Amino acid sequence: MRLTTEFFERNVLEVAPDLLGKYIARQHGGVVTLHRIVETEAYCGEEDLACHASKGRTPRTEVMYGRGGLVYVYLIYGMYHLLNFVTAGEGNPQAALIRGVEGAIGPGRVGKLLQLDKSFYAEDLVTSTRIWVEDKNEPAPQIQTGKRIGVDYAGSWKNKPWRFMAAAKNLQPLCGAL
DNA sequence: CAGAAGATCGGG
DNA sequence: CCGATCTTCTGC
Repeated sequence: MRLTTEFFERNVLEVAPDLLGKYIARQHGGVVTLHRIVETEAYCGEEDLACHASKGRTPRTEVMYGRGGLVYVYLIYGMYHLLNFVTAGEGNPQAALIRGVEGAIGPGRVGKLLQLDKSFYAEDLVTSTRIWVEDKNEPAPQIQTGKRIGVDYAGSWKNKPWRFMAAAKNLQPLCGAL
């Protein structure tokens, strides 16, 4: 089933790890493809110097101030569209960066695989027919954390363990046999 | 208005 | 290690 507003309107530090093991659904010409999320990062409001919203409200960061469940896409290095899901409620600029799905490890590769562009800015994951998130009700994967990538400029915020990775495979069913 | 740097990636 | 490629923000 499709994830709804309630899932996204929580603190990004809960949403980002919860996204692991969920599936990004992407529709092209009537065909829907599912991509399992395996890596995310949390960006946590104006205080977080690594978060784009630390610059305040601008045309680019505006969507982060909106409702949870909106898409925040932006172009980086002139060639990669990075995908983020806005979390928390209105006025609280948080977002979860999708760093990796199965078949595309790395935020730039995710955007390329999903064929994203600026037209996805502020797309609504709750109602869109182009992109949304599916929960297959699978057991939560084992989660590993680490420091966020590429944010060395963010002072003490660079060391926050806000990068979340799912184990390559869910070994849960095997446990009973061991 | 010019300049610099960026939540990256791939090739040499 | 560097180039690609362009948007966004900053400073003068």
